Amino acid sequence: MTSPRSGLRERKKQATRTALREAALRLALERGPDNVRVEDIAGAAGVSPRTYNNYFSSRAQAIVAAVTAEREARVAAAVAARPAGTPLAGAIADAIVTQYTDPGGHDPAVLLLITSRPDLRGAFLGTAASIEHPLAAVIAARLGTTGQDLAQVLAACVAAAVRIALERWLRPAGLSPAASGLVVPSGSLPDLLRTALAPLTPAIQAAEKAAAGPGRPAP
Amino acid sequence: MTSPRSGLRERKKQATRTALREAALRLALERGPDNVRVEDIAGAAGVSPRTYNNYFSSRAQAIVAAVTAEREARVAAAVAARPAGTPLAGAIADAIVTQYTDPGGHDPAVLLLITSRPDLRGAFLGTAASIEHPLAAVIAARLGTTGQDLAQVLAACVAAAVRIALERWLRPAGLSPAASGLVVPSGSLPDLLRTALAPLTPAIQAAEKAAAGPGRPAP
DNA sequence: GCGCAAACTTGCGTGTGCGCAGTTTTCCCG
DNA sequence: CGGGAAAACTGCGCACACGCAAGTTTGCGC
Repeated sequence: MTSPRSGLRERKKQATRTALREAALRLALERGPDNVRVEDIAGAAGVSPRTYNNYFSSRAQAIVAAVTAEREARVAAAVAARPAGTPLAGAIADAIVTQYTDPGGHDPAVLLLITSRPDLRGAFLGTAASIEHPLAAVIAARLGTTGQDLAQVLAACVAAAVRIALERWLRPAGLSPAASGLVVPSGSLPDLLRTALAPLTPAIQAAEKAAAGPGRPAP
Repeated sequence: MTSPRSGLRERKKQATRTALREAALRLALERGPDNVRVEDIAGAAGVSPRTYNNYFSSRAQAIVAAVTAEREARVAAAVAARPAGTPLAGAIADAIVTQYTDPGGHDPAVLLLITSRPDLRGAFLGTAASIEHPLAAVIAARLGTTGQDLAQVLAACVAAAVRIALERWLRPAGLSPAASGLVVPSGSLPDLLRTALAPLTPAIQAAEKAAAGPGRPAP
């Protein structure tokens, strides 16, 4: 499922993709994001600048991808790993918190880098949307054949909630006008994620109940 | 609220913005989207090409903006217009369906134009996100001071659901090579919107109850 | 092994997005 | 009514994203 075709070709592709994003992050940290051109990134990865654009559609995307990696696949896998009996809402929240809390073995200075530039901020928040499709597939598997459309909506909502949580997380660093002290400055990321995901619990529970009722699917 | 500063300056700004997007749409319909350059759009609106980019960050955005106009503000206003007693979920759904069903006095050929090019499709779906902030403000007003964060999440989810509905709406046109007849996707747009928004009802109701809870006893 | 088809890479050219600094227009208050 | 400040418009320049049409590599069946 995750690797429909495993051959030399596919491995090479993943290798260049990884090399590309690692090079992008490393150079951005070394020189600052404005002093690195796509030419440099491509050169460091050993490919042509044109090929770079076959993998990433913007510089910010490549840099951010080095941090987020294949987080979306891991979230989906973690949700799928929970036994079928456990409540879906909790499984999703746990999986997301776990995967987003994992530092991923990267320099903490990366966060400061991302929060500093608006385009990097935007690209980082955009990565939250990437969990939508994998998550939709997993939720759909839970809900059965009757809830495909429903699963898509729920996954989109989860992705949206995650994005909100990330926004709040790096808001203080983004802009710090006189509004300090009005709202809670910034909780920990796990807390922010759970707070943002909590409102969706009723919707997810209702979906589970609706799917279990009329369908009674027997695979 | 909608016009914090109403002066000559602000009116001129709106005028150029409108001229810009109308010109973009008209030229795109006349020549096809690939045969229109920003230089042409800016020229037709009577401004410099550089100024064009001060209003829209891409060509697709300008074209699509001519269709969506200030839909987000109208949705928020419609929700705010409902009396305070009415259930929030229904008010939101009604407002969205009403505003998105309104043709806006535009050529039906526009839809075919938007569905044909991927970048226009993307920009069109992106407009769904623009209802997020106005809607968050309105929902926050309903929920009171305790539910600011909650309102933001709910608004994001509503926006996400609307995007899903729009995706489904113009999905068949985007993929099927079948030249057979018109773009009649699976279901009318109002139905798709209500279907996509329905799963959120439990979450919205729970939010209403939670907001009303601390203040007064639950029924 | 062999050769063909599909997938990937690459160079080129074009239009585009946007930062920057200077000029012009609008605002506002004394 | 005048003058200074803030905001918007504009020209310039640069790097970038991406379509296109080659050339190159991988996969696969015979």
